[in-house]
Amino acid sequence: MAGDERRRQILQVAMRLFSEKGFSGTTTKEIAQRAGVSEAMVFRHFANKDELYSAILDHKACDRGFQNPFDELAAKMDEKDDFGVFYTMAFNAISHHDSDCDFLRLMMHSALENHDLARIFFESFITEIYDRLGGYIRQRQLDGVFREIEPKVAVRAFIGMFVHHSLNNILWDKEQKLLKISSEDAAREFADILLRGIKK
Amino acid sequence: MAGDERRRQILQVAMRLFSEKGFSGTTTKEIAQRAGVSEAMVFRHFANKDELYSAILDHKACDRGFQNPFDELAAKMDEKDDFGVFYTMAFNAISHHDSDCDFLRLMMHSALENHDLARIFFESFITEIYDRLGGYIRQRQLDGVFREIEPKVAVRAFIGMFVHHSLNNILWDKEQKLLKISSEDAAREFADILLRGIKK
DNA sequence: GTCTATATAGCGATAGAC
DNA sequence: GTCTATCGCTATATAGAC
Repeated sequence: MAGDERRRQILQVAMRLFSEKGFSGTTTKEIAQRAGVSEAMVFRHFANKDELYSAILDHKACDRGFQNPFDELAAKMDEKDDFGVFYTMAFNAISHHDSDCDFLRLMMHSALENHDLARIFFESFITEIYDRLGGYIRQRQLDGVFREIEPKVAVRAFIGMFVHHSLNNILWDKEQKLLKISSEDAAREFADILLRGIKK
Repeated sequence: MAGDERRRQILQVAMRLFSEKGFSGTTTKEIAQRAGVSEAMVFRHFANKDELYSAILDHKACDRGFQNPFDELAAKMDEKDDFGVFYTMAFNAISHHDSDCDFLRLMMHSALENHDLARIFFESFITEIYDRLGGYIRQRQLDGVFREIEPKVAVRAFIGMFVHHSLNNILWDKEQKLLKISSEDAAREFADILLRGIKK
């Protein structure tokens, strides 16, 4: 197998394992086994375990789905389509977590482990969301459409709804025994609750 | 030091370390060092590392603050004090997470690690919350006060608000640079948003 | 109840042949 | 590019003295 291809393959396998068991819970031996190569091969492609982990977080953090959402959001904001703004936000997040099941687990693990890359990712990405969503809410307050409330509090409440929903589906309620609902319906209901909650 | 006291002390130290670094990220050597004893002492009080971890989760899951909240909640429900019900729920949770900072980290770690005790805890505790809160919402719908909406969806949205708020404070925003707000204010705002969101 | 010393196994990482 | 063999270290856990 070509070097580049093998590298991607190891990255893929490691990603799955790290997301399942965290950094210290995953061994280089197991990564090698699942990739069907020897441990030596892992260390040929990545200087050490840390570098492999960082490469994964880096890849995940910079990957698809972290520019698009803002473009789509910006369009809805320009139209002052309140429901569209919040529905799009929630639906994109829930879909993303749903289609890339490793992502959230990986981020939670690295957040708990205080890993630098995850912290940086959260700080920049989350800050941007708060700014954009909070700014929009402030604007709509000036328009006289939303009631007086600290925008950041509303943003936190809203993000909480769909992040917690995804965490539920991934961690405790994989079979959705507690609550079975499509991503579309969930996003619609959450957007609906928030909008009624902050409208005048 | 007496056996019982030492046991509690080791448990305490281990709790802190496991909450910081998870199960596989914590070594028995470090636990012993922080407790100021030899590793042999740790294994005199706990057969192995697993048993120590289980003892902690068991202790946390069965501890204080998991009967009271329901009593207080039931009282508010009897009075049909809508705001009181949701405010109490949110405030108790946020205060608990705030005063026992290890708790949420420990639960997240063990949830990610698929630890049995944590899963059982979540299943029983979370199910009870959904039943009680969901039942109350259903009742108030019959009273004609709340609009038509699947109660479980509203519960998920609401729990999401304050759990995500606590996670933020513990994981990414310890200094509360993004959003600084008291537990009382947060609980009030969240309850307010939800109530406006589901009232007729 | 507490320690030192040690057994045993597995970890991350490297050397060197092919 | 891939392997086998192995190193040095650290992990969990135990034995036995005091």
